[in-house]
Amino acid sequence: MKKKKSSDRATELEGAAMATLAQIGPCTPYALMERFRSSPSEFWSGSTGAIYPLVRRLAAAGLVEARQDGQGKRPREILELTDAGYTAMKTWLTDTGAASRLGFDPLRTRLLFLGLLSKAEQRKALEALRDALNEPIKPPAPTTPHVEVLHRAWISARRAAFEEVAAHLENTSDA
Amino acid sequence: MKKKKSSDRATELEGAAMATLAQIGPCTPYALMERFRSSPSEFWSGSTGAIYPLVRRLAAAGLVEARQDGQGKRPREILELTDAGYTAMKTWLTDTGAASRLGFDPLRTRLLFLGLLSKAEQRKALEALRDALNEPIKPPAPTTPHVEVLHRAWISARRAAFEEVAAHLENTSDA
DNA sequence: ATAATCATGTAATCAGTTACATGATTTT
DNA sequence: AAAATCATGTAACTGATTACATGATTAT
Repeated sequence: MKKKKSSDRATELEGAAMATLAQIGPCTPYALMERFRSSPSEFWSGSTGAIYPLVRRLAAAGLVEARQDGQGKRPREILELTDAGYTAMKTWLTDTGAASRLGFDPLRTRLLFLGLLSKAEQRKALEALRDALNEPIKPPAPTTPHVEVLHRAWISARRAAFEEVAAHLENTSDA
Repeated sequence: MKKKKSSDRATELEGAAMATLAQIGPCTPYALMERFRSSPSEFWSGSTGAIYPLVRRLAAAGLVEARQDGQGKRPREILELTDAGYTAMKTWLTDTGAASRLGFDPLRTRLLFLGLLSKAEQRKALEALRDALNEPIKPPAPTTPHVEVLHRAWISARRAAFEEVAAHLENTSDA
């Protein structure tokens, strides 16, 4: 009931966790963790050291309810989003300011500095990157059409940005 | 001289810091920090609490040389990339595996869960996002043409991915 | 029976954040 | 003279990481 945190914005992982809970319904922390593990985004490892403390944080803030489901001998915790959690999730989800911020992309970071290489090295690096970016995308798990559309769109957007920058690098007389 | 770290891969911030050093030449930690602060990527805050420890880490690993430049009374440290640092930076820069990994993008994370909203809410959210994404990009600092090309390319790639996903959401009968 | 998977967690560590703290130099 | 900027750092905290540790249940 302590809403100490409800004024603070949810972090990205918290938001994503709450949204996942809303999506798949009540589940164990373990199931939540597996979701993160198999998600196409490789940014979060979905480690126990991240998930279990996260769940406790959300529970302490009254955003999820954790009820013990001790059928049989095995302890098992079922998580469910509370009303406050649903509200917080929606706030997170529709936070346009947060959404429009540029995140972090290792490709972008490197493209920024590619000019440090000699023209020959640049060509080699660009070729290697192109190969890596064109590699067939692994289907990460049983996904929905929507997830696949998003994933494909993102991959091809990155490729497009890459090609634009590559073209610019190629027809620029050396720095 | 201790190369304890040379086998470990450089983190993204370490790589970016070394690359920045290579780009602008010897400078103070403060100048390095200002670079991060004014960079168009908003992922790193470029705080003193990040930069000064980082610099010490790199110095301890023999990747940068920090020489005291006590002209006058004010203590001032000049950082310079060592040969080992240059090599490490190149290794980081041409690490195709790292570069091709998807990073983290708050827009992508949210697009993943937009299906949780009602159709009406979705339309509203998409409109708000579109507005935010179409907002004129602030010129973040005196940049080079290359930085601007990259920035523009990235922004429009994100917009393209967004529109693709938005179109898919719009002509999908509700979930 | 054995192996895989489900399920829970903790400990040490790491790399960042914000806020605090100080003071010199340069510009207005 | 005052304000802005240059310049250095520390402290408390946060939220991740990997590795460790345990044990029940289910599938082969």
